[in-house]
Amino acid sequence: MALVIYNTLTKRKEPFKPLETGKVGVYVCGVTAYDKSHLGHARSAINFDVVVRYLRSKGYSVNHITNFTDVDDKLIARAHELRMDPLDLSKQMIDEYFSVMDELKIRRANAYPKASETITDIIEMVKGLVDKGIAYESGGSVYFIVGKVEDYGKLSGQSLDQMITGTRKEPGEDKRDPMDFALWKAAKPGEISWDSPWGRGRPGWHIECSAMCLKHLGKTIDIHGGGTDLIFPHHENEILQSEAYNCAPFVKYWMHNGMLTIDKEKMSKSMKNFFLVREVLKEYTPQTIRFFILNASYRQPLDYAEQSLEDAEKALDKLQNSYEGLLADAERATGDDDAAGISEGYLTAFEKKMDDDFNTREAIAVMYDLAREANRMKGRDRLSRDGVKNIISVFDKFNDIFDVLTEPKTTKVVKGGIDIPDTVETDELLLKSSALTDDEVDRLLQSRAEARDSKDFARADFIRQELARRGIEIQDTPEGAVWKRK
RNA sequence: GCCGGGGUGACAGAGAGGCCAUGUGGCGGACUGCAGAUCCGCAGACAGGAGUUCAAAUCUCCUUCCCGGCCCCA
Repeated sequence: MALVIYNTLTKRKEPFKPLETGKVGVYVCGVTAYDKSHLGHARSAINFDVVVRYLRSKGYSVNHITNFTDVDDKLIARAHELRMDPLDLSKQMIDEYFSVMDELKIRRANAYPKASETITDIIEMVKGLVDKGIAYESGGSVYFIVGKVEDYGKLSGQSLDQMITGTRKEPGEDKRDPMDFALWKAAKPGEISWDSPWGRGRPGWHIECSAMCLKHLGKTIDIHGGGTDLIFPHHENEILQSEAYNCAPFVKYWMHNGMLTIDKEKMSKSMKNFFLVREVLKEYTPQTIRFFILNASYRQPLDYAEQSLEDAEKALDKLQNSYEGLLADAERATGDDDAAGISEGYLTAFEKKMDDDFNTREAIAVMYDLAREANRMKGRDRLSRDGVKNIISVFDKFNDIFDVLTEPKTTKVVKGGIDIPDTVETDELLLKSSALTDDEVDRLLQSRAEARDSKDFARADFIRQELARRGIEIQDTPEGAVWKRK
């Protein structure tokens, strides 16, 4: 089995072969830290989290770098509005970013370089480009000469001629050609700036990624990721700068995640149609959000709707139930099938789907098949303890990458009709206002079982209802009532 | 205008030449005091039109509609 990755550069799925055997350098464009993250940012983070986790599960040593843009027009403007130091604002937003992304179980990257901390490397690179004659200084700014590149537009398919004729460009500050873009911007009065050979100034947007890639991952990197909205011009320009400076191919595999949309329109700050991750987390669990994102192809747009999250919640429950059922059976199954072949088969099927350009949707479909198979065997008491454990190990492998299943809070089975509980005491328990202990729940359930045995269903239902009010969910099974805390 | 990506059953969303997607929902059945969970079965689809092929949701062409990018953006 071999992993294939869809490469935006070639518009094809290609077998994945890192430059250096066993090692993978991954750079994913991060956010501009001027505001709180919305669900679109979370989508990108979750998608690439899974990419990195899967690569690691295949034994690759992954060096994952994600940047923060903390020097930028919008950020400066926002800081000015709030009368804050721009770096304090970005610091605050970065803390906020980590806070929500940690909740979403995003594994931390190996490093999170910031533009403000990469200035020396950026200046070095800009200087190099000027020396090579592919960039020029003008009015304290430095611009990249797009016209000097002969294979322009290899990532986005844009052609220079088209763009020149197709778009009218502002004459531009000090640009010689409207197509040229800024590597270094001269500081305006009062703006955050650094000393450079061209006077006080700050980096342009695209150059930071080029500098960071070189610094952390080398001249050529294996995987560069980001949203499809960054393909042009951001990633196109990164290619120009890096390849001109390094004289080496910049990126082997370009991966782009599709946009999160609302009513088919891109979620974005400027459209004001966004949902903050923090807000969504109040309504749905991290697992539900991850499942919603991963239950779709990372390359396509995905439409956000309350209903979709509700659906994801329900759909995920099915896997969670199956998983919990297996965990509960791990020490008490009595069948004789060790399910070795079945487990192996599903694991292989799962990996095969993931190997196909991280097809999480199909991988989930495999898990549903496994869940049904497991439920069926369990229902007929066919599985041995090893069998249960073998199947659990497939779920665990899946969960190492998807991180959507949780350990059940408590799952207990209470056999009914053994002891005659003291009814008075039971009623007291039902009136108790504080949380019930496990023992108390057990006692209530025994009382309920007693009531059921004597066909006093009104009382049985009353107890169930009272438990539900306290967040305890029960299910009757042939072995007795199973309960857990919600 | 140019460059991309799409239009799949009630809904969400895979698949990319022949084989079952999957989940929710619907219908029928099993289990059950009820509920829930679970299992078995059923119905229902590939925007429209031409073409290639023994075979097309999947390839080609045309039409049409939608979305993204071309200032910032995951």
